[in-house]
Amino acid sequence: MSRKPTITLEQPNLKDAWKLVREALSERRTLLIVGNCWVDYKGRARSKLEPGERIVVVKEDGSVLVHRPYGYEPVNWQPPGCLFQSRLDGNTLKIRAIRQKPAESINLIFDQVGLVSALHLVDTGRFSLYASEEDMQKAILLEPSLLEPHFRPISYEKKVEPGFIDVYGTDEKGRFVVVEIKRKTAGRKAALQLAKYVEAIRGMVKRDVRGVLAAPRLGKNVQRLLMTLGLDFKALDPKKCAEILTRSRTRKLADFFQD
Amino acid sequence: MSRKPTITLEQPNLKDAWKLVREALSERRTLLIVGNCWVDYKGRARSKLEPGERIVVVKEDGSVLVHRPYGYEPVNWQPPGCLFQSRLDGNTLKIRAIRQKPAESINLIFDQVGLVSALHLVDTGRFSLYASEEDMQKAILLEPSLLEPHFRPISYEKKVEPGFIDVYGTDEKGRFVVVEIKRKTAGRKAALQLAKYVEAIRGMVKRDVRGVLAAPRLGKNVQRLLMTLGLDFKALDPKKCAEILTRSRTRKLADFFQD
DNA sequence: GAGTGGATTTCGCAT
DNA sequence: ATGCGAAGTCCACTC
Repeated sequence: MSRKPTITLEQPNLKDAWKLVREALSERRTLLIVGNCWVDYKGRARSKLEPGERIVVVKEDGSVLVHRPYGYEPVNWQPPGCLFQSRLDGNTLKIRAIRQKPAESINLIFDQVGLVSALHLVDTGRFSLYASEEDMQKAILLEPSLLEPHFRPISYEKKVEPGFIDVYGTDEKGRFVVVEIKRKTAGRKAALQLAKYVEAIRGMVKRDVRGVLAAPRLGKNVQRLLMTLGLDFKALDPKKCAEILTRSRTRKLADFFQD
Repeated sequence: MSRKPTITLEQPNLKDAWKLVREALSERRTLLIVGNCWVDYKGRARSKLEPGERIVVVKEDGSVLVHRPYGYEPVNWQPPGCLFQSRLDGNTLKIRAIRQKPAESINLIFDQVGLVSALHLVDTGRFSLYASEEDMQKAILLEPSLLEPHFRPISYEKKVEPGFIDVYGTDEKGRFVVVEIKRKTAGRKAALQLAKYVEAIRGMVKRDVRGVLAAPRLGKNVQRLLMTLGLDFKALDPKKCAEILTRSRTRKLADFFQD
């Protein structure tokens, strides 16, 4: 499945488990351990986890996760960049993960290991989260007051000279409004782009035309640029947009069973 | 290791993997899958994860974690309480986890499984996090200004009639100060306790005596009670206390290698 | 490097 | 049930 083969031991004795753990840690492999363990943490706070069967993951980047059989969150953990120690101590296998900045450490002590696996995972796949510009666009179309009171959408993805206008509509005074949406921080580029669209529309209509940059936030100098260009800014929460989409969607469970 | 035996398959074909997955899901076992997969998420937001080798954990409580070989956080997940579907679809194994409130779903699609394990973990061990009252006490002793400017500790765990005073000292005007610490929300009980200590000290000294309740926050009616009793409240951040302890501790790496 | 704000935040406590 | 604040939050981005 990978270049380096996966090595898995089922119900190993502690010594064999330790050998594999040690090897995996030194080779920076991803390590999967299922077993009975207890955990102490000292650092910003302190915690103590009494014995029980858990899943422990040590990743190649030096992060650690200790998962109980329930709950979304790890009960104990360590972020990437840890240093590791492992040793056999009497009838226990001890693993220590040390973080330096802030100074923190967790101690894992196993007295039984049900499964240990040293992996070498190849994962270059891209992850993309769509909060997204498209979703934000839909949200505004569904709920125009998101942008401003009495805003009325006329069209979206409207083609003009320099490209496509995200959302196009009118405001409470009947002026045309050109909306440029950014799902993250809006930079100078977005402001200048918007200015072009506004100019393009102004060349086509006689009514007043406003430009609104809708984004979660602005880069620091963008505020001033907007004022210079005579454009408005509307803070748009991607989370709120997503909520509106979710709410607006038909909520039947059946829908989730389609592709 | 547990009542129900662990079943583990290494490099299974998809059909065998699917059988085990299906059985584990129906029996509410904890499921561990390592394999090449891609993931789609739709709900409050949407995300797409392109193919790669990951670790997937499905817990007994219906939570799901998808972990890449790096990073502390799961790349995709689902909180407890999900409903599951699994099926073989051509040359892929599909698992769908559905959350109802908010309506969200993630689709996992495997085309290769390197390891699948159906576990039954027994974990009743208690977890305790010490932010703690003791740590907060130490923090105040190390950094008295935490409580208020010019506060000077005289003693701690001072024995008086009704019990032990957490911290005892003087304020900027030379008045005695009785400090009661709570690591969580301080309730009426804490306020009344503090009042008793203050009364006890007042019976012993001629100087003015103040009482300060130090806690992260107050229960709603406690504020008024404090005013009635003539006591002060000091909002104390457990996190800040922990930081002070961490900072004050000798920071040498070697320290972590002792027990 | 420190500080600030967001998150598919999750979680817990209070109303 | 709903809403508000904390978290060993983590993480990304700004200053």
